[in-house]
Amino acid sequence: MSGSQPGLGAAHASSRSAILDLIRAAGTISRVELTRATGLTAATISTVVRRLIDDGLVLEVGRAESTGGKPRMLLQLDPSARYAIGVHLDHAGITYVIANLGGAIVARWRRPGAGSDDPATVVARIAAEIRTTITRVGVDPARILGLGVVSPGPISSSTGMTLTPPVMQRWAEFPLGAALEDAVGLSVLLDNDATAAAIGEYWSGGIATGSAFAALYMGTGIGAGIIVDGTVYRGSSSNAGEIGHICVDLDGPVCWCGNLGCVEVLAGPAAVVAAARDAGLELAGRNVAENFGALARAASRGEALPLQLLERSSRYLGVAAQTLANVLDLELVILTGPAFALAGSLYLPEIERRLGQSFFARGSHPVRVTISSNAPEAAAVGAAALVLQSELAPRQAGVRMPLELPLEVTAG
Amino acid sequence: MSGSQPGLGAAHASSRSAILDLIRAAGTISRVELTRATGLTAATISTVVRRLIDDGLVLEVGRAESTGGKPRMLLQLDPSARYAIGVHLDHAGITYVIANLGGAIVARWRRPGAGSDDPATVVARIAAEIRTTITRVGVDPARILGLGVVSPGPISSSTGMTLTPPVMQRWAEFPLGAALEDAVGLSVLLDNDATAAAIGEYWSGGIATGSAFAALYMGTGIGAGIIVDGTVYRGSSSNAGEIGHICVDLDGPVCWCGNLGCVEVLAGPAAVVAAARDAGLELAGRNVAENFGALARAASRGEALPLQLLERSSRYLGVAAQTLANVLDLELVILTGPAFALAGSLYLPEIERRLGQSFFARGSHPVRVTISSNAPEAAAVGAAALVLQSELAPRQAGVRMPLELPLEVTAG
DNA sequence: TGGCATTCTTAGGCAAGTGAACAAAGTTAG
DNA sequence: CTAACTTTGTTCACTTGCCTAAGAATGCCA
Repeated sequence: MSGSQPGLGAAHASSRSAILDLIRAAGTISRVELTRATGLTAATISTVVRRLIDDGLVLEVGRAESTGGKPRMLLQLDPSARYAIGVHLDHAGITYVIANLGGAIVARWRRPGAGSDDPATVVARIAAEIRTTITRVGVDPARILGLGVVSPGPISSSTGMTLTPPVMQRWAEFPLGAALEDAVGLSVLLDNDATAAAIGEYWSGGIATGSAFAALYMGTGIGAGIIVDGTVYRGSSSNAGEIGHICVDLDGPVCWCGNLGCVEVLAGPAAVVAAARDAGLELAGRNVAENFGALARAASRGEALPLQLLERSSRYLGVAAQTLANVLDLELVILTGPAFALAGSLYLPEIERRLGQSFFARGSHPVRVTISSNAPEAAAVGAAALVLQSELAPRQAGVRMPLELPLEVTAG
Repeated sequence: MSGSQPGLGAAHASSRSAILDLIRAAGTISRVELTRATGLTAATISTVVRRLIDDGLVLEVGRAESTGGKPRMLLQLDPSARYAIGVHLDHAGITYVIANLGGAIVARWRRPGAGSDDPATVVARIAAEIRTTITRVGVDPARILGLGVVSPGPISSSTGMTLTPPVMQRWAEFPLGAALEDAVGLSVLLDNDATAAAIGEYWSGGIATGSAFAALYMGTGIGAGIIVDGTVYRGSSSNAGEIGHICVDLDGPVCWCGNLGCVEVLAGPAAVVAAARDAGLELAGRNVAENFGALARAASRGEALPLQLLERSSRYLGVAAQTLANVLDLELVILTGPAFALAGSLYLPEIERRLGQSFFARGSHPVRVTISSNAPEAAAVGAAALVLQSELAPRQAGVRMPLELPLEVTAG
């Protein structure tokens, strides 16, 4: 980590992070409201907010209506206080995004993918790309927090490198993070597409701090990013949410993972395209994504076979979403990623229907479903949000958190 | 993963809890080891441990071998320092347990179940039962931390009452916790059977603080208690892990929950027993549990039909376990509850096989499977552990925890 | 017996958070 | 317009959790 990074003051105090996160989620919020939301005293909020303002991260923007006393002073993140760069690295294309503190996209562009080039060459290309765009867009380099890089999961937490997905064999064991850090001169964070997309939604979607939701990401593979109470759920090896390989049909076809009837092999874009070909459909696209897009458009026009194929796919994805919601007790599922960008509206009704039938939709709370507002670039936006998040809400390793309380009955 | 950073604010009094938890998990451990495990300094450990010893919770028990310097002083929880009472309330029977700080069972007994009696009557019966046994066993009442009560899930977190499972309709909306608190004079914690069983395993099984595991509980229903990094995963409405109603066959039979092909309706004890009856088997038991037990014994003897039925059931449970492990990225699954107490060894191989094929068992870590050492009373033991946990590792509400860091690359 | 390594303790200090009093800025009632 | 009240936000002295630094205790080995 180069010491030239601005950081956000000395990256200490988790209350600072918690307060920033609440301001982010609320849009605008007053100090009293922060007092109630955090459980801290007004005195603490006062001093912490003072520092945030001094650091230029937070702005005071007008007053609220009086409720019978002194009106509240409204606080807001200063969107242009810091920036983060996100890169979505995929076989087919590399998507770049510069996002500001508000999670808004300041710049966005796309270049040819990693393809079969040498990783080192690709890294050099990325570095050049980023440097020239920073100057072109005119973002103060001192305000750039870092670089987030996302690729199809899973990732290896031990080495800090992305694992080798089938289509990107050359990247196996390549020290992507370190190489980029050297080449770009920014600190680099790596993660998988689905997790990043979830964080991206958390940032740009204004999702409440306390909620439990998942971003159901369909691109090359199918995965889910899970965020609960403002915390990414990663599991024991940072591979949680890999739902592409949950079984939805014990007697289904063999998946490349070795099991039978995985969601991915039954319902993923590649499976849909293959089924269309098997049914005799002519598909002229150069890759799965293009053909899947063509099928989605055909289905939207009402063509019978494509419609039927996508309905079949959506039934399986509905099951996957429902399983996810049941296991994790979610309140929101967001459909995102390139495949849902192309065909989200075709999937939505069936997924909605199944989640409406979910176990909890009855006794307890409903499970909402939405399509991401920026599904096509969700991964890249998420990559940038990754950086914002790590700077704004750094979790300290150190002391382990204890078990949370079970339901407590306070009687008498 | 970066090491432990200094200056963590929000940890607070939780370092005491963290240390207690590490001592629990380790059995015996020295101060230096605590220093390394927590990331705190030796000085801090020293003073915190001093207070724990003064409070009578921890004992110094002998020295370790010298490694070339002063030998380590070994620390241990004082098992008889505190006690907790656990009650498993079910239609068929009420199981009581008194557990000590070590998670060991000090007393255990069983009485007729809630049946169709008036809830108030049952509460009075429970209170009397507990009072007389406390005096009979001779446990110092002042050392009893509280009462944990567990019943088949799901539970309602808003009211603090157990929801009404199909067989216990009379308990709907009954303020169980408050009533028991009044009647017994102890603070009461409520939770569902699966979650409690997981906490019970965490306590009596000596599970490491950092691990991610689930207790797969099969009793009346099928559920899972999830513990990650020492924290119960509860989801948005405390109903996480309700895997009885994930779909494993889109074209399966209708479940009472309204969906098709749920694990419970395909593979639960009631389903196995019903299938046996449909196949013409004579079953003389008075309830599902007895009949399921008879089938399990018959299968163990090698009888073809029972064996086949249980193998079928175990295939579905294998899928459920694998789904759970995939979604949550688990490293351990523990089979527990009355049904696995009866037939665990018949289920184990198939579940093990499927988890061995799991997506991560290949690239990454394996998923272990074990049968609980006290599967029959897992829920009652868990109920007691619930209390131990809440006292030893109380999570402070107040400040929300921020997002955890994604993979961080530390280069040059 | 005196180094030396390792474990644990004591002493002083910093910083986050608290409680209590107070200042600021509005509304409401006369 | 003034006085009383409400709500919001700040200042300040104090507690506490943890750190650094130094030292004490307790074993091994020459």
